[in-house]
Amino acid sequence: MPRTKPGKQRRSELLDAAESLVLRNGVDSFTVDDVTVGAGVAKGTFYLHFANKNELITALRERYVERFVARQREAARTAEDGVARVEQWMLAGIDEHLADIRLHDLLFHTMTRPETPTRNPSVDALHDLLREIGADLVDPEATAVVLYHAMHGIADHIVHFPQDRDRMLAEAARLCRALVVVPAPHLTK
Amino acid sequence: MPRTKPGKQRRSELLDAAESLVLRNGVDSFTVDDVTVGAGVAKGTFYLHFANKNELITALRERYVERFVARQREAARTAEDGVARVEQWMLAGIDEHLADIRLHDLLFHTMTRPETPTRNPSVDALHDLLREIGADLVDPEATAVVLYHAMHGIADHIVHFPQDRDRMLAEAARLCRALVVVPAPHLTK
Amino acid sequence: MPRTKPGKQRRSELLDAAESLVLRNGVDSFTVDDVTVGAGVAKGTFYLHFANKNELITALRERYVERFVARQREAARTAEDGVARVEQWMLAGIDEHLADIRLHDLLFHTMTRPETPTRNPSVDALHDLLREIGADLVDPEATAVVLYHAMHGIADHIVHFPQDRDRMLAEAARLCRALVVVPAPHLTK
Amino acid sequence: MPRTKPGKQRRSELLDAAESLVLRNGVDSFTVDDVTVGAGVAKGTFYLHFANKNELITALRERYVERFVARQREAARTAEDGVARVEQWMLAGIDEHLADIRLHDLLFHTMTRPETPTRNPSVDALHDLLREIGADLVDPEATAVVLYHAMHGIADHIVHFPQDRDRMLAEAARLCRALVVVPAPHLTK
DNA sequence: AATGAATGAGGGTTCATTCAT
DNA sequence: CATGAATGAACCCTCATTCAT
Repeated sequence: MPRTKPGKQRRSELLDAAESLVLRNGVDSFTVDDVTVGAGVAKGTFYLHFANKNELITALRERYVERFVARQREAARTAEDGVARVEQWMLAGIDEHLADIRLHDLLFHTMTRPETPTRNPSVDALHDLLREIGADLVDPEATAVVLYHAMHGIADHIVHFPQDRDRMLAEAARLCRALVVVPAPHLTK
Repeated sequence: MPRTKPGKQRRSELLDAAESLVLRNGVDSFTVDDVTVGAGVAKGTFYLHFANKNELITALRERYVERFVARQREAARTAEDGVARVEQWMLAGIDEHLADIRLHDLLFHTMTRPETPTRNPSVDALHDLLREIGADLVDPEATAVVLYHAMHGIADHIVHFPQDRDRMLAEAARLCRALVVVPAPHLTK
Repeated sequence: MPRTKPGKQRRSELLDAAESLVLRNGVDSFTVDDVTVGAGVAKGTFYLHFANKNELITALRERYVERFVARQREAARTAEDGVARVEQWMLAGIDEHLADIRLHDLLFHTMTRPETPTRNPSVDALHDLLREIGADLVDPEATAVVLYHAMHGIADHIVHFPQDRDRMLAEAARLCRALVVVPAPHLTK
Repeated sequence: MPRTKPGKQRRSELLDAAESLVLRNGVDSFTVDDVTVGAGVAKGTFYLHFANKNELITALRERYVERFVARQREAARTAEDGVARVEQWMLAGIDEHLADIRLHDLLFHTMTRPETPTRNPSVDALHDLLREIGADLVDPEATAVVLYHAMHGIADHIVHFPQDRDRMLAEAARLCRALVVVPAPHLTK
């Protein structure tokens, strides 16, 4: 029976094992051994794919961002027009990514701040969306920041208190309508 | 010269040393030795004040929450009435606690979720405030959650991009006015 | 029962244990664990006295040189005058340091050449001796080099072939007489 | 293009790669991987030619001795008669083998003493030479030992202090004349 | 003959915790 | 109260060796 697998797959399996460990105990409390046991390989195999434990964590972060942005784009595509589209984006965002948001926090809030601040791709995407729908906002970027963090906080709250889910989603919708003003087409004529 | 100090002070100095280490490198990358060196005591002294390293971190979290809530209350007292009061609360909150928010994230986002979800005292305080000013809200708790996380996110954004400060504060004010509806006193008669 | 010992002693015991391991298997094939077991302490104790394994080896070399030079001086003191003194120095040197020469090779011949070549203290001491006895030599330093290495080689040979001991010592004496010319005092009048 | 080569050549290339690694860092700090990379083959190929890493080192030593003795013989052939011949042998030896002596030390001084002491082929060759030229020595073998180690030491010294080269060669010549007595042919008649 | 992914025992180092002073 | 030498479990990483292709 062949033990070897394509490099990409092995690497991916190691990342999967690591990710599930991070979700269980955080970024700093798993061992390389845990990862290799989880992936069903020997310890040495780990080092065929990652130079060291730190590079694994970096790779985990990179994979997270790639995945997240991809899903955001997907959600945006199915949404409708105007404020409703932002609303949809937010509701879908909360709904879809509840699990990932937990992973997000575990992966990114432990980071020591990078010396050069990096943009938040989700905020940027939302900013784009606000412009696309022609929202009449004094500072669309600032609004995007607020909406993003509100979404994040709501998802976080729901993780802690699942029973509040419906109320929180309603508030999310109200927030969108309250904050995002789109001039009615017939009025602007 | 006597080396002994009152227990409370020693404990506090140890917490101070630990806190500054957390701010520098996160919760997981300091050693008990770092703490005692920072506090200028011998290693063994640590264990006269904390049962183990974990209790130190817990104590750090407790101290943080106590401090934070105290400051929030102080800020609320100086504020005016109605929506303006919430606005003030938010602006003051962002302004005052920028530094602490970093500590907050470092201390709390690495936690493994407690099995019994704990309430967020800041959200509760805001909830109280909303009721005090007689805001006419369908779900004041949900609004408190949104406002709290928006505040948190705005502060976080400012930490990364200080140049956005004024714009973000303006958006924070707009958020309060958009979300919190207080019936004019003369209309409710 | 107290486990603690003065730092110097512990360090010395660790060096002793390491030295005996080097004599058994060479510089590169002992483990830190071997050393601590040999010294009767826990593994961690090693790192209270040496920053890492490499520093131990360096310390071993330093200790060797200190000891060796001290013994050389002692041997020189007991010797007589003129060529006989060099002869004595050589014979005593071979005799006394047979064991150490093995340690010497094990410690120093594995070194990667230091970028700044270091003088050989033994050669220097012999050079001094040649000058003291007023030897009439074209190049006393070169003679010191030759004599030192001959001595070293002879000791090395005896370690391999103990049965050749007497013959080799005789040759050593002959070498001294052949190489070191001291003008007879009455001829220089 | 076929990747296969005759066994002898592959083996030789692996030895070459290993030798250059030894010269750079000593016998104990290269890996099998270093060797195969150096030889431009895959890791597994190593084990087609050597049972294990130790056998490689042994092979390196054997190859060294073979080469060295061959060169010694060559040098002896070009030399003249009598003491001059020994002198020539020594000078040529120092001159030619400066580089190899470094390899020699790296290869042989790290060895754990073999239980059955092995003869030094160079000393034996010199012993033969002394007999050939009819030197009148009490103990030609002992003289060979002394001369060999003096030569070795002189070469070693020159490696460290190249500026001493000429002086050391002069001393080498003086050593030969002082130690090796060859009866004048016409006196023995 | 050649490959290189996979293995896993082993070694260096860290660090939370203990305890005799 | 305070000390700090000592402990030893645990972890990251290396590398000689194997084996299915």
